[in-house]
This record gives sequence, structure tokens and C-alpha cells, in this order.
Amino acid sequence: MKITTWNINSVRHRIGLVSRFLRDQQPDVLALQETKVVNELFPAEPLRKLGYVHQAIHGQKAYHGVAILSRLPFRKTGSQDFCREGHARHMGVTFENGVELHNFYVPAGGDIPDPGKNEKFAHKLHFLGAMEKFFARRARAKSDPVMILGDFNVAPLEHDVWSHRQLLGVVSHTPVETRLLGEVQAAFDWTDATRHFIPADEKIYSWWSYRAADWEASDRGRRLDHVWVSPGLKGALQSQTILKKMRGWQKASDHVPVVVELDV
DNA sequence: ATGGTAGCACCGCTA
Repeated sequence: MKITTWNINSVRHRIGLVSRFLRDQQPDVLALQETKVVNELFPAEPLRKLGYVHQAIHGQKAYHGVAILSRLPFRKTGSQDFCREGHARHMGVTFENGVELHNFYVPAGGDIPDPGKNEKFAHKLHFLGAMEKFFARRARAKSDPVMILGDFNVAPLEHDVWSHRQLLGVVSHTPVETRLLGEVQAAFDWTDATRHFIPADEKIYSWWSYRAADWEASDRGRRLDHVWVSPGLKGALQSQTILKKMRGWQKASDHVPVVVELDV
């Protein structure tokens, strides 16, 4: 299975880029975040024509929104309420081969890393806590084939950001967030597919701000997008790729896709 | 220390 995740920052604005990506990469599955569109206006038809006839979409007007597009049929689909604000931030599917996939768009959390002063940051911490609880309590065995992916909006490791020291106080890399994401990871013994293949002391990013004059020259990125697999799928990991060059495409999203191949 | 860009919806919000 070739599985991909991409924060698209408006699927309607970038439907041409999505099509190009699907033609180039031919993934079995594409999980999108920030689709920014209600289900009725989701561009289902062009994606169907490319072979992605199985679509589990969960959108809302203007903000957030997630979708799972697949060439492989689903046995089951559904979105859980991890989000106390009622945002469209999760979609889950189970494939016919038994692999279960959860697509998350974790709240960005605003600018001030203090849950007492910033309600958006409090919400982000609550959402991560809900993820931790969901996987800590779930009945399904860790030996089962489960994966979670998406825009987690947290860069957990020192070399997931361009400057660990300068970002310790910046939302996405604060100790409270990285500790909490670590608890989510420990709750199901998840393996971080990117770091399974890329050493922890090597810098790697999936997001570069739109605000840089030259994103590539300054290279002040962060690794916010993740693919995690259960202990039952760890042995099936074949490769991971972060498609940095796509940040340079015309009309690019500020995030690039993460591609993971599994032998299942 | 500041402000820089982008998308959507509406003249601000979220990222």
C-alpha cells in the first residue's frame, strides 16, 4: 500500500495540483487536511476520474475539513469527535484488507503558548489529550494493522525544526506540546514512519511558511505532518518520502506530502 | 522587535 498525507490548504483552489500529484505518485490512498469546503462542494468528480472512487469526506465551510481518497474500497468509515469545538478534524476508514487508517487535522493552537491566555492553545492540548485517551483505551490490539497520519501541527524532535533553541517558545515546538504528543505516541506504541528511515540528528521538514521571502533559501521549516504505524505494521514499512520539491510548485500549499509504502 | 503571505468570506478570521 502506498499511503500519502497532505495539508492542501483548500482542495478547490489546488485541485489541479492534487491531480498532478496523483498522476505523478499513483498512491493507493491520499489523506487531505484543510480542505476548506462543505461536502456538497467537494471536487469529487475529477478525483473519481483519476481512479479515486472511494472517498470518505468530512468538511465544513471555510475552515478545517479532512478527506480520505482511495483506489481501494473501504469496509467502514466514520469520524470521531476528538474536537470539543465540533470542527471537521478527523476521518477514519478501514480497508478491505483490515488496515485501519485515521486522518487527523490537529488544531494549530494560535500564537500564545499559554492555555490560560489563549483558548486556541487550550483546545489544541485538549485535542491531543483526546487522541491519547482514544488510543490508550481502545479495544483493538496493538498487533493489529492501524495507522494514524495527518497534520499534527507539532514538530516533536529537535531536528524537526530549523532552530530548536529559537522555537522552544513558538507554538508547534513548545515542551508542553511535544511532551503531550509523546504521550499520544506512547499510548499505542506508534512508530514514526519518517524517523524510522531518517536518523533523529538529520533535519527534515514538511512545512515552510508562506511569509518567508524565499522559503528555499531561508529553509526555516518544521516537520508538522506525520505518519505513524502500529506495532503490528512496523515490520511492513518499506519507505518514506517527504516531497520537498512540491513546495516550489506554482500555487503550492505551505505543506508538502508525506509518502509511506507498506508491504501489506 | 517586527512583520512578513495565503485562503475564504466578507470587510476579519485562521493559519
